[in-house]
Amino acid sequence: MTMNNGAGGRRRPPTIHDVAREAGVSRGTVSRVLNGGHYVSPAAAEAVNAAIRRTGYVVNRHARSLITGRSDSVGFLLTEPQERFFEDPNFNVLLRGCTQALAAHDIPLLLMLAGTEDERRRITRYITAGHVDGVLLVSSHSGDPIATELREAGVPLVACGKPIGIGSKVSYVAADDRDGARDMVRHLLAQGRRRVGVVTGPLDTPGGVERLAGYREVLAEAGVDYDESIVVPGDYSRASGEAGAERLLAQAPDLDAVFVASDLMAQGVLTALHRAGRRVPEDVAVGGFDDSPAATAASPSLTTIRQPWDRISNEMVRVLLAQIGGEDPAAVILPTELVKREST
Amino acid sequence: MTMNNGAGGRRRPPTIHDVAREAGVSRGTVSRVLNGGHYVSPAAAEAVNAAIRRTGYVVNRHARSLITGRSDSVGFLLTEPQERFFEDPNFNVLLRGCTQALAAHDIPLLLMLAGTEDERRRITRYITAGHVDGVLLVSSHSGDPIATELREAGVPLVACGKPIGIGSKVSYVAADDRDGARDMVRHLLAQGRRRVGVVTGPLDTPGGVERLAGYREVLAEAGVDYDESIVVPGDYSRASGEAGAERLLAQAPDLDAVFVASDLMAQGVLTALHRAGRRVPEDVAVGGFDDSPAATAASPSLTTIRQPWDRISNEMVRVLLAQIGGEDPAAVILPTELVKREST
DNA sequence: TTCTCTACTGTGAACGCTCACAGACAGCAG
DNA sequence: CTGCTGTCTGTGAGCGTTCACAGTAGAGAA
Repeated sequence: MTMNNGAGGRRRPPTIHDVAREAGVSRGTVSRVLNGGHYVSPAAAEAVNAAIRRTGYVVNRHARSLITGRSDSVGFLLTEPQERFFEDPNFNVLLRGCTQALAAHDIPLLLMLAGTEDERRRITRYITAGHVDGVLLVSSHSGDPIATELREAGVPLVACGKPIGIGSKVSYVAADDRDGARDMVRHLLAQGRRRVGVVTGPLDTPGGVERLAGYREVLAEAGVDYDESIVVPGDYSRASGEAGAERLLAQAPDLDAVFVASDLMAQGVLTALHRAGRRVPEDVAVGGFDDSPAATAASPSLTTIRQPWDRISNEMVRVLLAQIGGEDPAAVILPTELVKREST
Repeated sequence: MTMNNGAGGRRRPPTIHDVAREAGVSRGTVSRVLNGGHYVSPAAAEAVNAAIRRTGYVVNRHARSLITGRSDSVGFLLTEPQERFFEDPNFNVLLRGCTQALAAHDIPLLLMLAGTEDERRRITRYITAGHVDGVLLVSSHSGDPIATELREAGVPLVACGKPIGIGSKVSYVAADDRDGARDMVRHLLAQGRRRVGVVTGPLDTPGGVERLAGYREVLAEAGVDYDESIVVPGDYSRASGEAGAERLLAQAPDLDAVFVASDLMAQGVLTALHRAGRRVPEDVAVGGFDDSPAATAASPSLTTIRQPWDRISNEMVRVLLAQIGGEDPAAVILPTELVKREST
């Protein structure tokens, strides 16, 4: 075990040549052992592995990339208002999950933030120049110009959430928003609620649209009339939830439940209901979406829909690697889960 | 403007050779233009730049790295309980700030999470193999074995926050915790408070130690006795703040102020005080630390100490790049700011 | 024996860049 | 004219890999 990297300055690391000499074989054989080990005799493989251990050899990825044309790294690209993402705990789970899933394949993740137009340009150049093999894209209003650009350049790309208004041929992984919404509204109806208002998400995002669609479907299937006056728009912010609840109460004093398209908004709804003197869940049941920390922190704690963020990140990585490997783009929809708490 | 990367598959990008031919000069001249442009005639430089623009040339970093030995990338290394960091909005600001500061130098950031022992080993190998030029380290209990290991391998390293129990020769950037604590306690005393309890941070972290030290200093300078019974330990969690406040009330019913070493804990303190029927700030003033969103969200909103996270990230990058450039390790301490809100 | 097939191994040539060196040319002094 | 400096330019070598190819050895078939 003579890791020849003594304390102090940085030594030149051992090369494949050193390993070959140490193991008494040629560079080619070492290279074969490194890449799968096909057509290598067991004896040679063992000698090489021992030599690698002895020398502390680590492959020089630059040299490898130079010849293979692959970079063996992927970019995690975040466009748009980054504040929103960085404040979102789910986003953090996603970033962490992707990093770990990639690490399992020994692939580093490069964090790329395209805030300004300048950054956007630099990043596009960087990516299309082949410095990453693929891109994990997180973008709020999808159909982002950068996505189109990358797709046209033939860069493997997987989006988080269904991209809207973009050609079909882009991979994405998303939670089943519609089904989650269905579960929640069914749950509310099952509790005997009949006058169920909605505070929607932004309707220019697939999530917002789908969650509303799920609500309408369940109402239809239960034979409850769809009343547009108790469907009010929100933007996922707490304030918009508060305002939305006030509008709902004004429109329908007999309101007995609210389906809110995000937990953050649901917090606002709770505040407004409390102020109006309505008890939750006795008078009005409240269902959220996301299962964010806000859901447990709220009082009463929120019944909500959990999105499988750990699975989403794993799937994004899986689909991206498959696409880098030459497979066709794919869409993956993952099931959500109803988490029952105090608010319903 | 013939960017020869048509829609569809990925073309082989233009090389320095293509640019040289296009500009009517040699590879060497193009290379010189790319790297500072010394010893290049204005005419040649112009021709090269035009050719670069025309061909859409982007340097192949792998080829460059292969020969220079630099990777022109840095790692952002997170050890330890990652949950805590990813939940911490300040950490997110830090990550974002570092990414952007590096982007300005055209240096990609590689996100590295050393959770398990396995990951730790892989990452260490990756770094010491020279795949990054330096490391930005975020670690809660500093004096991390990985830090020592990297330092011994001679890898440029900048820690966020003062490392504890590690040799002197490691760079770090930190907020002036002690001075922040001093400001807060002075502020409390200035409001006529005399019986000031503390909920400390973890005392195995420099932050926890320094904030407590600041408290003691101001007490001493104001001639107020240090009473150990109203100094209770916390771990930055909300729950520990709540428990801490209860202990304080039990020890000192005449408590008229609490200095809490984090906003999250301060939220817990507010809850406990409310339950005990103490009004804030009338009966008891509460001072937090961090200026996290929790501070504004709390009711009453928290007076707190703001740490200059944007400056911290910039400084970390600056110091790291300097160190990569050959300069000696450096310590940077940045001033904090008292943010006055409703709780005092 | 000889030929073929399979399993394995070594070797040169790239990949795209930078770096050291050498050469060219101009200006100026001796 | 020669020599020297300084600015500018081109050229070959080489960074550490992988890949294609050639070659060897042994097993089995003809």
